[in-house]
Amino acid sequence: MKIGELSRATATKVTTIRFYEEIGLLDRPVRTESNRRTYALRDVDRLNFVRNGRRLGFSIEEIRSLIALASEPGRDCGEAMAIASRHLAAVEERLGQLAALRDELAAMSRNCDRQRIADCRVIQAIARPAA
Amino acid sequence: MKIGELSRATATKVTTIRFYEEIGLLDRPVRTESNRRTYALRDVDRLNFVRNGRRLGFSIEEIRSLIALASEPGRDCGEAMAIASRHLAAVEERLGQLAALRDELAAMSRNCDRQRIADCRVIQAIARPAA
DNA sequence: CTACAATCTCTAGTCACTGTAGGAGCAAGC
DNA sequence: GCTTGCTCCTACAGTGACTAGAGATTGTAG
Repeated sequence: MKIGELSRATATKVTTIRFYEEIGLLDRPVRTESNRRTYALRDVDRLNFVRNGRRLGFSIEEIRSLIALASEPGRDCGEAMAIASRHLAAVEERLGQLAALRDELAAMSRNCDRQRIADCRVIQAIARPAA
Repeated sequence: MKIGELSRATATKVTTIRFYEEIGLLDRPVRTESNRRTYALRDVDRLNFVRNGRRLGFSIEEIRSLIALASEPGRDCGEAMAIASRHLAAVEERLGQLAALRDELAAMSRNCDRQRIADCRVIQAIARPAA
């Protein structure tokens, strides 16, 4: 399997695959005589793991840790749970912030029905020292 | 007013102020004989505008546009409204994505009560090809 | 006079990629 | 055999919005 096929199989750009290899998220693959990378099924699995982790918002470092944990099947999974829980808490906090932001932006837009910049509620809302 | 005072007055780090000047969000200030930046009240207002815009999630480029618009009081404020509306839509989309993410993460954590990595629902959920 | 704080410039680092330049390899059609 | 066009290679620069550090100078309090 060449890099282009792996790219299609995992919906991941070729440059991103090379990047993941560079930072050690993917193993360095076997090369052909002409220096092309060749991949096997386990590389597809690994890359899907990485992509899924990223899609779920885990950082590269968190994914690195999760990969290390996943490679020790006998171990207690408390550490994996801890990573997931911390991330969930962060996502929930971000959700709260974003909801507050949305309300503020919505109020700004709602209040503005003026024609001129001088009276524009949007501009005025941003110009206020703090909120 | 020196840069440290402006920093305290707007809760903005000194390095960030210099950065905003560098990219043209703040005017280049008058310098003292010994090359120190000196600021006036209008610089405080401008920086508060920038910080408030950033707090509301507008990009630097959007803030640049809003500043340009704000400087033409006679103009129609439709363009400012358009920037705010687009941003509100983006925030709402992000909110939706983040809520879906939270649900997925919460389900992962909820399902995992196993002891060993080999049975860990969190790891398994990330290892699934797609969601 | 001596510390120490504040300021200056310049450069590099962060995160997770993305894009570009400039070249080499390889299969298919003519 | 030759050309066309695709894939692949390496290496490096760019993104956004800062943040942090080195190393020098200036201002101020005791």
